[in-house]
Amino acid sequence: MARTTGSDGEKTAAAVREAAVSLIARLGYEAMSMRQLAAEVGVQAAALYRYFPTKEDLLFTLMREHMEGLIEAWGRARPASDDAAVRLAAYVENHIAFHIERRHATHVSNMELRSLSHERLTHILKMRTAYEKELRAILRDGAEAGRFEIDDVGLTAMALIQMMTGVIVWFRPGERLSIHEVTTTYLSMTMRLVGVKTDTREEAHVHEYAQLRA
Amino acid sequence: MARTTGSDGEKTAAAVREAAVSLIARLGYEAMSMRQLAAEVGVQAAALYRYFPTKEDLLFTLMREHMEGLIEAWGRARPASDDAAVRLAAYVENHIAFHIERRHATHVSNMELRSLSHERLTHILKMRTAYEKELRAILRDGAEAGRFEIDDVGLTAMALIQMMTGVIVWFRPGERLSIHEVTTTYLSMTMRLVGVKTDTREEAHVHEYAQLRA
DNA sequence: CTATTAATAAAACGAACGTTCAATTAATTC
DNA sequence: GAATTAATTGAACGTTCGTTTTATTAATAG
Repeated sequence: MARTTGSDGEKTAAAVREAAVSLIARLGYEAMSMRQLAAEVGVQAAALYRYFPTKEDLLFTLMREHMEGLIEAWGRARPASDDAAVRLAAYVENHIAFHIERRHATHVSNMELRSLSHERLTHILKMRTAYEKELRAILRDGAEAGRFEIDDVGLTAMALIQMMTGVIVWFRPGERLSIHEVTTTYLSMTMRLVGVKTDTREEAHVHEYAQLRA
Repeated sequence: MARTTGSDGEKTAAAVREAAVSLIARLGYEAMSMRQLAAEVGVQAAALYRYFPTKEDLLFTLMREHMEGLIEAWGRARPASDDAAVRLAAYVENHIAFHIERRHATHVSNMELRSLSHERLTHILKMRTAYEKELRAILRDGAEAGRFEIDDVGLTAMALIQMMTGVIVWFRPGERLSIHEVTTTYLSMTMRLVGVKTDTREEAHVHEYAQLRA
């Protein structure tokens, strides 16, 4: 046999990406074989090489697209407000929503970095740094404006990122808590963590904003 | 050749553990070959099987010992105080100190769980759960005693664990911050996160305690 | 000094790996 | 409907993997 009836390059490519994210998240990149991936897609291993020249190219593509998606999502969610608390709330909500929606892809992007070549690792890390820089800017602005109480902006940013991204480790849709409940709780933990000043006029807006997006 | 001059089973076994932790942390369990590990130890691959019957046995042993060490360390560090804030401070300090001291082993224990058999995975997860349960108990006590302000004990515990363990991802000894500075900052972030009540008599003790251990 | 045990080397096993290549068939174009 | 292009198969390549077996040497015990 050769070309199969109804075969379509675009559909196969999409199926490969989807199956790869799921398999790598479950087994790990090194543990997943190209034959396993091919079987999941319903195709022979050789067919995969029509879409991705090497296994590492496949991994890199998945990671790059995930990071691009994250940065793009934040670009759309970023509010114009000059109140750091409003921007922080939006950052937290976008981050949690994005990562919960793409648990598998996040797992891959976070856990398989060591399987990239030095060059490609650098590329992915640059994207990640750019994204995290946005959070540091928010925290710095808030601290300078007296809106937050922060000891160390860099440390606080890392702590918040780890805390938020960690949601994907234990969160399972349809269990005890809804995405909305998780987000609300994480939002309030975040605000306490950065020592946001309460009882001011602006504070009401943050809560309004949170309610609005709920 | 066969047995080499000066060879010693105990020393070799220890060297294998140490090299394995380092190699698995750097390359990943699946990516590390037994031949690579043997070369690092300065021995042939077959010699490894005198100490660990399979590659997975080796991984499991490393993880189990790491978790045992963590639980044991907390057993020694756990204060008798019935003030939840004091106990929380001790938990945070012990957790960060332990994980920074064993960055590689922590990496292995957190990242390579999927390479364990179901049975062994369960065993490790039970140990982990037991350890995390201690934190939840502290948070619950503090919340019930009105010492903390917590929305959801389970969520807060996970958030704190992720935040604290995340230190190993970016912390490098000898860089901008010392272990002590990191711990101090994380301690204050933790206390704010759980909404600890300030300006009480007990609060002074927490700070005293932190200073004492610095 | 001899017998025994501990620790290793050397070689080999079958299986699985990522990848390539040639052949083959489906879809599309003219 | 013939020619071309797109998509895939099936088989094979060389390499590496975890592991086993056997032989060999160092250390130890009697």
